[in-house]
Amino acid sequence: MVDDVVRTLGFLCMGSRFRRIGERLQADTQQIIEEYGIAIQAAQYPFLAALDRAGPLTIGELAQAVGITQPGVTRTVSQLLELGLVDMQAAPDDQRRRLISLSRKGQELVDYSKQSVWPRISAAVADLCGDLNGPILAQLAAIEDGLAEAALARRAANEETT
Amino acid sequence: MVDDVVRTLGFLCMGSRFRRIGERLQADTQQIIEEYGIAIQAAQYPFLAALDRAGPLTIGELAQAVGITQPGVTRTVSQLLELGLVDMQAAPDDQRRRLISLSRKGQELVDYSKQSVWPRISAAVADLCGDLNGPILAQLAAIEDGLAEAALARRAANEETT
DNA sequence: AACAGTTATATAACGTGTTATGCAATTTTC
DNA sequence: GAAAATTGCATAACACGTTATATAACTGTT
Repeated sequence: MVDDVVRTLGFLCMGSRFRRIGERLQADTQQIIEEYGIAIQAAQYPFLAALDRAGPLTIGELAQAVGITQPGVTRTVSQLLELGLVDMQAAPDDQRRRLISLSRKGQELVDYSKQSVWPRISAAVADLCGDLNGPILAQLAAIEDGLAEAALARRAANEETT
Repeated sequence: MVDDVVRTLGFLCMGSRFRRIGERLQADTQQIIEEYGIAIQAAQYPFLAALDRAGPLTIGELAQAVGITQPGVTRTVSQLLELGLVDMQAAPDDQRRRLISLSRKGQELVDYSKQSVWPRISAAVADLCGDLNGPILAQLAAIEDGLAEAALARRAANEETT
């Protein structure tokens, strides 16, 4: 039995490690979603949630809200358009901007999800993570803030410069 | 300024969140690798490290070692073959198995990396994560173990069954 | 020894993120 | 007010993981 090298290497493979945990979580979440008979991808939910919380948003604002890059948003939004869950129209004052809003169908899905799937998912993930000793959410936030503040390449340069 | 919905939603979007942190870490790691003039992808390093630690491994053993699925391993191995960093040969006793080993060039790269890039990356990631309050590595391990033990869909069923 | 079942790898198609780049709409500059 | 710069979105190509399925090699049963 070969042991888990990524785990053994500790900080060296954190990228791969976070990524694979994320992928497993998304896959598992997808399974729960399907139990409810909802035809949607796990990755699309944050978009609907963002629109529900913040009202109509442009592509760029959505990118900020869900924390991915603009091309990723453009693609997912076009999928949601295809599914009829959102509407898109050019902003009246600036023809470049596209305002994305929940369609009636999208709003219904969100309302239903809020009281069924979402609590279920949250509870399952909390069961997985929350019962741990530490405040994992706070740590993730700290890591995200840290990354935003100074890229890795600019870290541990302390040893060299100071 | 729109706020970060994924963060606001807490446990609901953990999958997306882990994934995006992983992607950023990998991208940043890639940058460090390139500073050293090494022509390799961040995701390929765990493979080389595994082969260095555990000697020649089959595709299946590599999959266990780096914690991804077999098709992913097959692809990355074929890239490493292309780069001349590993060698592949059928196992003498079982023609189905492919034994992957570090080539001379691959071993040289590993030896060089061990004393240059890898410590640098570890230090940078430790600087990012390690100075936090909690033992993040232990938490990740706990999450991974938890996922392996019971899929999300089987969690929080406590409320329903007990 | 042949057939059926199992195992190891390969291949194909897809999901979800990324950069890089193009184009149209707006804003700035002279 | 026209040229240049900037901004916002779209598109293309890629990275790296997944599942589903095919194929070849081995094992076990009769």
